[in-house]
Amino acid sequence: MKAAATPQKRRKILPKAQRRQQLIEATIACIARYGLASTTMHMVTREAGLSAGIANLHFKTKENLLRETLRYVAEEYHKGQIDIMRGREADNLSNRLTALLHFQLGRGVTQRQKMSVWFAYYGEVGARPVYQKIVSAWDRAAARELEFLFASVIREGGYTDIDPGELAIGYAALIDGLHLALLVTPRELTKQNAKKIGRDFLRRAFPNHI
Amino acid sequence: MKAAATPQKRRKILPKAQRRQQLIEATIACIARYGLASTTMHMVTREAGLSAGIANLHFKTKENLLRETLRYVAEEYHKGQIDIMRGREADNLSNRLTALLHFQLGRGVTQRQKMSVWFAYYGEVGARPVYQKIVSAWDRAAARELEFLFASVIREGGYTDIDPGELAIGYAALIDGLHLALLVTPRELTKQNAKKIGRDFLRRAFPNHI
DNA sequence: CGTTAGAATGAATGATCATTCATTCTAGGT
DNA sequence: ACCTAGAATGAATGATCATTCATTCTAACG
Repeated sequence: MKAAATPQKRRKILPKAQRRQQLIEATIACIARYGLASTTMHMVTREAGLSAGIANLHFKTKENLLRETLRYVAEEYHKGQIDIMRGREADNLSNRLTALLHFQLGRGVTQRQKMSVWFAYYGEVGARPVYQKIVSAWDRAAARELEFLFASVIREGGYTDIDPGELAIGYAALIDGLHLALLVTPRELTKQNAKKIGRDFLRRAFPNHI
Repeated sequence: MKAAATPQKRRKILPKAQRRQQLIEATIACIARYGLASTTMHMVTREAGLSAGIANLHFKTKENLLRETLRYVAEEYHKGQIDIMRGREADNLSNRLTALLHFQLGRGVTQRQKMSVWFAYYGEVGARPVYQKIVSAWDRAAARELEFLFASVIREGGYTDIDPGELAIGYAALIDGLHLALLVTPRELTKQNAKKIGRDFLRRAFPNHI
């Protein structure tokens, strides 16, 4: 008697772009679960439900796969922010600040999986100039946008003694630090609380807006 | 003719504790230079100028070595903070706040090497519960101390509407975020500027003290 | 329906690494 | 000066991995 027949998955052929996307998502899942250091090509392809050589076929090397995955994650996060800061949904500056905060500390971004991947790459930035370049390019873009938004708020509120560039760096640092706290000491900090802390920061800077 | 005789380093025997210390420092150097992911036992022992098997002799496994290294780094950083917060050198609360800020963003802590190691471990926290436990234990201790310090400042300054616990989390997050920015986008942020941003945060919360 | 370009597979290869342990050497005790 | 416990060495081992490529299979097209 044969062992219960495995359904013998039929081989499926997809457009290159779609396979690449699928592999990148599998990579994210593996990094979150096992860490960047111990994620192997086999783990990634197994997670994607595909055969061993497929990731090399589409990305040539592991190095490439990891780089593209970082690009994807960085773009997703920073584009989300930038879209809100430029967004037309909230023409009111106060609302725009609030929307930004809710995005940065909201369900989508603060998933454990997302934050794990994010910091896994940050952790290697010190040793891998390529990662640094990818991340810092997006960081700069978001920082400029945030500075512009803060400058508008300062003008509108007639606040004095505030440098929008410095405040933007401080706010961005606060958000990153809160993500880290949510990842490392989740028992000490709820997402609700993190939002309140972010909001308090903005309120102290822009009391007439928040 | 023989090749220029290598000085043939004489084998040196040291107390266990001293060797362990030496190996931990070599590990830190390697993690900063090559990243946590690609640091090998051979790199560590070569960095220490010792033979291949020595790290296993003293730490049994690589896993152990990395754990002890994290313990060392975490203790160094958090103890430094805690000492200042409890310290007698600055009986004046304002001075104590300033001293803390200068420690957290000063030469010792913001060396690229130190920050690299720090975030390399943070990056693995999502996947390795052991690291999370080590880091979060120290984090909690420092957070309590900071909350206590802030509570004193609030009492002394008669500030209303500030929760010392929340402010402590916010401040700690800001500092972590600034470290990250110094590591990832050093071109956009000088240490001087980081200190000013930290100081501004404290000034907005405690205007009578800073 | 038959052909075929090229997508997907997975066993095989070779490189890299952590770990072991038989051997060598050191330094403190006698 | 000699002995010896145990610290240090480094070649050898076996495990793990990234990568390759001969082969198999799919689906678009004539």
